[in-house]
Amino acid sequence: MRYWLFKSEPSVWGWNDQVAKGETGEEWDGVRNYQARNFMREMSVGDLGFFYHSQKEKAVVGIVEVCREAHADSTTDDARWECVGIKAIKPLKTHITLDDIKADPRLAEMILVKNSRLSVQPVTAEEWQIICTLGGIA
DNA sequence: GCCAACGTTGGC
DNA sequence: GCCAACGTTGGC
Repeated sequence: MRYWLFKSEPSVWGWNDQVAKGETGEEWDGVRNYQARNFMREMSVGDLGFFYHSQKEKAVVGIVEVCREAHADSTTDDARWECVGIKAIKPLKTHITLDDIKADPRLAEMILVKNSRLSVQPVTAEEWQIICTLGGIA
């Protein structure tokens, strides 16, 4: 079991959109970055991820689960790009903002802080636990 | 809305 | 294979 973080602009695709998809989940398509794609290839069904709102809110808002492994991204003919399927599991009771993360020295090494532009990234088990605790769902 | 950081593209 | 130019992202 591994942990991940998925970033999205809520104005394009937000947590509420994800929740609306229910058990069916949604293709995490449109990723055009090799690092992000490579992480998606490492994902397994059942892996968990944080759903992060970029731009205005800048906060982890919920938990998702990988429900389909990496496969061709249907939004492009370019065979290089792949996507996974994810479904919403539950929201955080307390949203954990980027400021909260930066304020906690245990989270200072997160990719979210170090490389803010990477849209799909791994999260360590320790970071996962800390954020779940702070988020009120541990 | 601006700008810095980063990744990708394409000419050489 | 290098590097300059360009486009995009996301924090501020």
